Amino acid sequence: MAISAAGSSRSERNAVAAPAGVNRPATIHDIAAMCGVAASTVSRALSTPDRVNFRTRARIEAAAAELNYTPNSQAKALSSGRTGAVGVLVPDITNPFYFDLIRGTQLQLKAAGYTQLLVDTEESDEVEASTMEQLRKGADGIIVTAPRLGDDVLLAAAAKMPMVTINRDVPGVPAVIIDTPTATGQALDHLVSLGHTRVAFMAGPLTSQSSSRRWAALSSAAEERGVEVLRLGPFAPKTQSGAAAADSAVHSGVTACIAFNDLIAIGMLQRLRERGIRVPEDMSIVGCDDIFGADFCNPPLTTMTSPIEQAGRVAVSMLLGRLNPLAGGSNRSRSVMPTHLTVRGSTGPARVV
Amino acid sequence: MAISAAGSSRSERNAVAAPAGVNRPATIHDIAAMCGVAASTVSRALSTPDRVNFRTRARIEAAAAELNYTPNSQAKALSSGRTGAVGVLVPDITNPFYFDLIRGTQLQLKAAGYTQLLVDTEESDEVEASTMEQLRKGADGIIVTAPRLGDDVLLAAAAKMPMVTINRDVPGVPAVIIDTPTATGQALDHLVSLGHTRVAFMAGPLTSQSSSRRWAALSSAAEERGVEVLRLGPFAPKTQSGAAAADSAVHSGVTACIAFNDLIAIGMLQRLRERGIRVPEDMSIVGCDDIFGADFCNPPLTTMTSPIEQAGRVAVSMLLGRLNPLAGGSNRSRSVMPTHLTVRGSTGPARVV
DNA sequence: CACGGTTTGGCAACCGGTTGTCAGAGTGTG
DNA sequence: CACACTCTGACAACCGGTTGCCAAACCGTG
Repeated sequence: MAISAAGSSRSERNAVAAPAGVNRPATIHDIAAMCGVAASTVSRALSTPDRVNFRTRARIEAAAAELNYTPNSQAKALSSGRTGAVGVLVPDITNPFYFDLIRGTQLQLKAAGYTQLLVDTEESDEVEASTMEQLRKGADGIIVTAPRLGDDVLLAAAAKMPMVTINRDVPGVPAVIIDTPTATGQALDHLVSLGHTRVAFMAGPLTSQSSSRRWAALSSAAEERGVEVLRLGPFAPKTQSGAAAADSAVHSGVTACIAFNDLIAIGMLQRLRERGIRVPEDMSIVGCDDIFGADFCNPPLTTMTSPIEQAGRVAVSMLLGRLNPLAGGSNRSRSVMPTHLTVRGSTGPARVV
Repeated sequence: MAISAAGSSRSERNAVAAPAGVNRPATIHDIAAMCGVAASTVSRALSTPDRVNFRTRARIEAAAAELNYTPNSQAKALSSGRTGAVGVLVPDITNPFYFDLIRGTQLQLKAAGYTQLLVDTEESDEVEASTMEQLRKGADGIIVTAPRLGDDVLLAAAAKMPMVTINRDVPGVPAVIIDTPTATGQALDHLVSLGHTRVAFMAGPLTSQSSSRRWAALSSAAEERGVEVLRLGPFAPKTQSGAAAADSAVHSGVTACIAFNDLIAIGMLQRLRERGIRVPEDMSIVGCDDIFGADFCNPPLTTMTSPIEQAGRVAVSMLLGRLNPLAGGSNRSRSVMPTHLTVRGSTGPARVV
């Protein structure tokens, strides 16, 4: 047998390559040398255990443990084509809405042995597009949240690599949809029952599909109930926009507002307070998402609670289901997450005019 | 010349490899074939432009543009040893403190052409350790925030790969320190000037070095000023812990509290409100960090404002300075970020007993 | 004992780049 | 015109794995 020869030549090379005691990470070649087998056998022992003999595998596993071996993910990715990473694109990391989403994806990805590549696209469609192109090689799949890009671009991108969108309903592209439109109806009922007859919708960005969907749901619900709704905005989804939103709501003369999201709603609360307009006595405010802070702002915000973290997990599950079709897993290409209205202190009976 | 021969053989292989029109991403070999040069020449043209002739380079660049070439980062990493990625370890993604930090690192890394690998260690030292080991190959460097691991472990890890810590002062390990101890003195002055003589410190986790440093600063400042401070806790850095913190503060009979961080402080505000204890009339509360939400909670929180996002950027700069020593850049191994007290509504004159 | 089938392990090509080395071409000088 | 020197590009090894294919070894059976 050529065991000793192979072993010694390997260790010689090793000694020469790392003479200064710089214990560089072990490779399968080191293990192979130590066990007197070929590198390919080591590879198989670790990735296709059934392929090698029970005794050989044990020896290899022992050696691997001793050398504290960790596979080099770059090399693995290069040769196998799978990177073990999933890209997650969010428009704004500092938006609390995405915190929970990110945590959801992170947890689920880690559980499945994947790495999360988080990218903040800074609300820019260009960054979005270039990132997606870049990730095409760097990741096995991608999860994009409420992107700026058009349906056609998204569809084309989905054809090139596994993709799941969140809150973006494009036919042919797997999606997780947070069903705020339904909760919007609940919110309107809530306001109507409190005596409000004129309600404003503080719209999000024009390009936001979520905003359009909510407005559509709201206006049709309003029609059914015979109340008047008007659309104000657009407003950027940040607390700072709340000031302008509040002023425009006051000017419009409504007694209640449904904001595109909690950030705008919270900003409105601050502005209304500055102007001495009481919430909910003079004006009722409803937010959307129930983000961090919605429960402790002043007054606590009535809002539509979304299962955000869960949405992140579902998105990951859907994506992984596509990546590994064999592993079973529901192969649904669309998942709707229910939401509900959480009533807190920012809504109350309509002011008697 | 063998140009035509090489060219045709290449394109043949190419045609065979991708017959079904599956336009897989272009490689340097495709470019080489198209230009009739060797792959190595393409590599040099793109990474060491001076190394190839002006005209050849132009041809190659044109071909690369036409084929929409993007280098495969895995392959690049494998052969060059540099991954172009930096790991960022945070204990809890959903803690708003880290949002700003993450955004800071993300922005600075992207500007330098690096990718951010974000990992939530879930407040666990084991996850921290294993992640660091894993990242040793997957990243060029690592930024760890207020880790659980001991000084010795950190020092050992720092010897193995470039590392910068945030809010963790270990000799020999580059660090960005947010100087809350100084602001703690300011906070105490503020409270003392309002007539408070007994103040509680709501401590963070026992293993948190930040918490220890703050307590040390606070107790020595208290001694100088002749006021009494007591330490309560430890409390987990979450709003939920605020309830216990509030109750223990009330029980201790102090008139003012300085919390380890804003999450605890905000949780205390909620609990005190539930119990009918007025802030600041009956109890003053000071937070720490000035996170998202500190300005709109009820009442708005007096807190120590930290330049969190900036800290993230500085950490990245320090790390990159180590990775590319040639590029100049300050080679400091320790950076202290100033903080200041932001007075809002949660602090007021001491209750007259 | 011969034969077919199944394990089991090795060889070598390959993933897509980087980089050391070398040879041929081109340039300038004595 | 010969020689030294620089510029330019090709060749091939290498990074650390994966995987198709083949051959040796081993098995049981007729």
